[in-house]
Amino acid sequence: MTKKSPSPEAIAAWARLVRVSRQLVERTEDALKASGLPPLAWYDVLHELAEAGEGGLRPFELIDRILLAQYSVSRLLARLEVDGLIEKLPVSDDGRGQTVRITASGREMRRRIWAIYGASIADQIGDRLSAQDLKTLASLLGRLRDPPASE
Amino acid sequence: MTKKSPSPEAIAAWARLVRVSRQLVERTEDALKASGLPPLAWYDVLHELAEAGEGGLRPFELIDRILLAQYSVSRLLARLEVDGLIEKLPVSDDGRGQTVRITASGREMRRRIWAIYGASIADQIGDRLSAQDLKTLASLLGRLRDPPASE
DNA sequence: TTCATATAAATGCAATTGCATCGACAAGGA
DNA sequence: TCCTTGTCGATGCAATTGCATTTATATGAA
Repeated sequence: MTKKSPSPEAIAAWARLVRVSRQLVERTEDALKASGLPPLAWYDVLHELAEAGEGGLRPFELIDRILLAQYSVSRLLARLEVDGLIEKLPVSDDGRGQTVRITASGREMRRRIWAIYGASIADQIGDRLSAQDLKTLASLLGRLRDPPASE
Repeated sequence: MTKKSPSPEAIAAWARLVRVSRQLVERTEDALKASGLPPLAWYDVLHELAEAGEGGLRPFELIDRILLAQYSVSRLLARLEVDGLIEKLPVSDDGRGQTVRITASGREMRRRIWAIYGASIADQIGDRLSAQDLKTLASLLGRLRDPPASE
């Protein structure tokens, strides 16, 4: 096991990355709260389910797409169901599981959240960097994805 | 009140930013947990206090430096004190407040956390981008800081 | 079949967080 | 001095989270 020391540039980039992303998310959450809307996590689920279409998704598929623990997804879906934003259907070929589908209210809620969320992205990112810089940023970040499980 | 729509580039950059930073932090937290060490938030406090030197810091100064709510800092400090990593001193010219100072154990703990934290930064950031790219990344992120409180 | 193991999803319980408020002191005007 | 308002930090309580485990079903080997 080798202990490594990060370069000053790496430390600086890390600090900025963590701090900035926290601020961006926090501001967005605040904006949603101020509008009486649910948190971003709800949007993520509604978004994935909307993308998935009529077939819906199994909870475990949702877990891979949004980065949440199994129990978090389980509870999140329970709340979304109580609010009528999704529906759970038994799945024929696997008695353990279920399929989750977005409802009409769910689509409507997704739209309402996006009005705020999208504006927040535009304010905080879109208006501050050129399209070219945004591409550069996304590309650099892309190289940090999916670190191969270290040792 | 104007509702804006973000460009596709902005959406892509946002998604990457949020997702990547979450993954990086999560992996680091996991590494700390695996080593039986406390969470990153503890490091942040110990780091600030170490920087501050013998004079220590008032809790409200800490609040500005690390991005945490007042009650979070209050409780975090209480835990750090129980573990003997910091000490709270009454402050002479303000009977309401206190000064928080890092202890020797606190410095030791900071060192131990950094062994893991630093390695995680090197693994996840330092080894993946050149010094030049790291500077570019930090610079782009820098332009996203401190959004002027929107309307 | 039968049994051992694996996977899907939910949940009991303890720990943590967020919200609102409180208690204590400070600051400044009347 | 007295009173109002503001700031510092802590905390009661409800909601949420994390961990470990449970329940239910599937899968595959013997």
